Amino acid sequence: MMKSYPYFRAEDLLQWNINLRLDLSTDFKKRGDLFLEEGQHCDHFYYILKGFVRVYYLDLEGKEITHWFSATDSMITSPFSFFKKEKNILYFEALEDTELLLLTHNQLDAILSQSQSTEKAYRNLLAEFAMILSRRIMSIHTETAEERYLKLIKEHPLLFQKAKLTHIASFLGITPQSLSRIRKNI
Amino acid sequence: MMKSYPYFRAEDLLQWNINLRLDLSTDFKKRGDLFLEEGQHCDHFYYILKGFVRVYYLDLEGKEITHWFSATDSMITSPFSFFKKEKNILYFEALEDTELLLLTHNQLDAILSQSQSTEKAYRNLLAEFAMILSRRIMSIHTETAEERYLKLIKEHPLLFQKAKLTHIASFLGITPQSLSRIRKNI
DNA sequence: CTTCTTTTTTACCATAGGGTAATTTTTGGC
DNA sequence: GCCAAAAATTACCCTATGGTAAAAAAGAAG
Repeated sequence: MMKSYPYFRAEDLLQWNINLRLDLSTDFKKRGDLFLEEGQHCDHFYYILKGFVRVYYLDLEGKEITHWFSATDSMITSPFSFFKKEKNILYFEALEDTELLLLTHNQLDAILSQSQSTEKAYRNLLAEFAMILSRRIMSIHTETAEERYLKLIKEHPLLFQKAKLTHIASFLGITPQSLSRIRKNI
Repeated sequence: MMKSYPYFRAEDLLQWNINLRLDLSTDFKKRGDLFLEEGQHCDHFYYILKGFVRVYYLDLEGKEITHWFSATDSMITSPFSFFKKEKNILYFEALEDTELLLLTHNQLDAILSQSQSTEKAYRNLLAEFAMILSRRIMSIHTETAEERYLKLIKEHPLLFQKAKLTHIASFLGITPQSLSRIRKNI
């Protein structure tokens, strides 16, 4: 999370954009903008050229649960919607001014079928993503909320400058009150 | 989990094995056999031709935490070890007699670079895996242990014939005692 | 600077699930 | 079928975290 995938680089994408005449579009979002909402089909794989994005969804009571944070040079999409055409449940919110490169399914396919190195980078990105999610499940199953919080501060200190504690609490799977209590005890 | 990935098929692998003279090896495991242990480097991507496998690791107190179950026609590996050469922490245990097809990194690469359709299936497998993990994190963050248990029974009833309740408890992130209490209340 | 809104903290009680230990049930080997 | 070992259940008390509500602090807008 919040990690750049060093092998899937903006410059390569932009090069392929020219070579293959893909006509990739870019988009700018202001801090606070939502650029994907529940029910909207997610037509793009987004490359974050610059910025910071929070991915969240709503639980049954309508509370926002932060699922993910994505920073400059990482990629996001709503996998259920983008890959499987299922109903999208994710919201994408720019937590700071954000510059995006948009790839449609066809454009992504075009790049991946043209460039073996990009294709490998993409596979690497998917595998890396799965490993991060695996680690997160392991962390939930073996560590207390306090341990997960301390690890998050250590590994992603910048996150705390960009996201609200409420966002971080739900990302950690606890309430803001619990996070506050944990912070007090340190 | 416990899901076959319909696009990555044994027959295709076996065909490529012949066409590319890969010399893929197979292996048979008896019920109860461990075929990967912590500290052993995981040299293979395993295709389960037939059988049922539990993937687990040990927490700090040495308790087994079930991370995953894999059934016939699915694939498993220890991603940290296989992809990133990090120390392996996973154990693979055959919960019933199991027949495996073993792919080394080179063999996998050979297949993926020769066959565009297999390569797409592989990408699909990785994406699918990430989606299942995402769903699992969402489930942990929005549902009680009881709800997760009921969902598991509903979606994977066969699992309960093959795995012990202890395995299922740690897979759900609770103790066997809690699982027992939950089962009693239903 | 002041006011309004949002975020964070605090406090208090409630509860889901954990830890220990003992008991019962099931399983597997002979 | 009998016995030992493993698995599952039960019971007890304990703790981390949740829920509600209110107060305090921080941030945004005029």
